[in-house]
Amino acid sequence: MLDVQLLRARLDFVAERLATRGMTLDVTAFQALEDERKTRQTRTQELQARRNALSKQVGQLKGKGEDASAVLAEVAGIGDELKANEVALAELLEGFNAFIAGLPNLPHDSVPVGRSEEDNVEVSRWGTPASFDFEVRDHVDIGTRLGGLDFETAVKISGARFTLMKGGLARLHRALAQFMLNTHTDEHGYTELYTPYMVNAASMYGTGQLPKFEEELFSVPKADGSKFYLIPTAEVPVTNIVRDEIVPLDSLPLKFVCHTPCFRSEAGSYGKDTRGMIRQHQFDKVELVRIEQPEKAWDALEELTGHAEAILQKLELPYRKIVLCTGDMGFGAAKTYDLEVWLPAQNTYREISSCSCFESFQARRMQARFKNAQGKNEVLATLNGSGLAVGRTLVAVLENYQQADGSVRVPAALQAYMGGITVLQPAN
RNA sequence: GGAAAGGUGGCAGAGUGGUCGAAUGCGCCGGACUCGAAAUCCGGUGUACGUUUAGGCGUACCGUGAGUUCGAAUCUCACCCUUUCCGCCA
Repeated sequence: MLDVQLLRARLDFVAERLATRGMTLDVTAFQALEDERKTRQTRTQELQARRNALSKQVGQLKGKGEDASAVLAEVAGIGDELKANEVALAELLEGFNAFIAGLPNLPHDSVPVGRSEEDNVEVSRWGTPASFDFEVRDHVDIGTRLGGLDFETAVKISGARFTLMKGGLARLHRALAQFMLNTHTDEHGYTELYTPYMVNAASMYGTGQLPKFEEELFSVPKADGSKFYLIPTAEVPVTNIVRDEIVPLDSLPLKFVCHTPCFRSEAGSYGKDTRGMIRQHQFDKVELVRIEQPEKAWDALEELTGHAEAILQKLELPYRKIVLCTGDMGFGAAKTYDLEVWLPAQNTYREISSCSCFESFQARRMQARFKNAQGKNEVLATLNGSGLAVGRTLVAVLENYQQADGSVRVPAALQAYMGGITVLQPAN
């Protein structure tokens, strides 16, 4: 969430920055709410201080065996007003906090202003899309002919937006994840993690999925009436490692890589990407997460994005890097780069990684702090990015490495993970 | 799943209704002593929020929530979690 102090001190500035995201902040309403909060809180604390002082007197008098009835009478007179103020303040603060928790992050100055994905800006391209001297097939056709992709059975087992992979294809999928993990740990210095796939509401709140985006999550009810949420990305369990922590300066930065399944309801995307495994309820992703000092966060975003790009380069998959405009960014992001991989069958670039800097937006909600050089507690900065989405990378490999006879070459970087298989051959 | 014990500051650990935000020890920071270090001694050392030009002042927090009371770490209720033993289990 945003810094309350910033809201109080520079309300107009905040409103202006939020406006670039297409978000109207009702400055007058906020100011009114804030004024009321201030009066109410001051009054409540005054009354509490008075009550505490008088109660202390009662103790002293009784200790000396003196009569305390006069003081008791006075403190009794405070009771009703105090109670009323406490209740009113609690309600007010609840509303106030809910309001602030509902505000998205402010975009960084370098983020292009725009309304939708139409206004995103391409930063760079890498690689040249191959030209095929035959009619390219999409990954569904390729995978089916390889006998490795079976959507019909997945539908029988679960329903739409699930995939069943078999044989060499399942292995290729596993190889991709292994390759990504090894690269990030061995070459980029990230620490590998294994985390829970179901988390509590506090964790979802910490990274910003709650309270606003509950409908995008799957959940599992518990006997006590609460629920577990299935993680929509490893960002959630990994970033929440530092929730309510004060980490020492010399342990920073924390660089984590984590391979997990991700579960998304995809509510609101009905009819979108219904064919194939582009948009699934369950998909694997290798996620990079960094916990940084705020002043190093922006360099870290460039570096992290580079680490995700390295995977695409090693796989020799053409891609482009774009910067999301203000209107297309996620709720908590201050800046986001998307990496889009070339998909020949769609004749276009499709998102395969999203790398974001959240500044202190998530850390503030999570009370994730570090001891700075002056020994003061300071809120951390968090970043994350896909490195990469495994399912979509598989799609990209199938489509970019396809051959006229329906076979698919195994990228050189993956061959060591494939037990010597260099080509996936179609089934008969 | 059954039984028992227990959740207090960075850690250990006192505290069973009133100057308790909390003894003491350890750790950490500063200082003294020392050529330097160790030992010793002295002082300091939680978090969040509000308010204040400043120094400060105030409020809340002893697992969580509710309750009793003028006053709760301490009493009551509910819940959560941890540990140990037993059972079951990949």
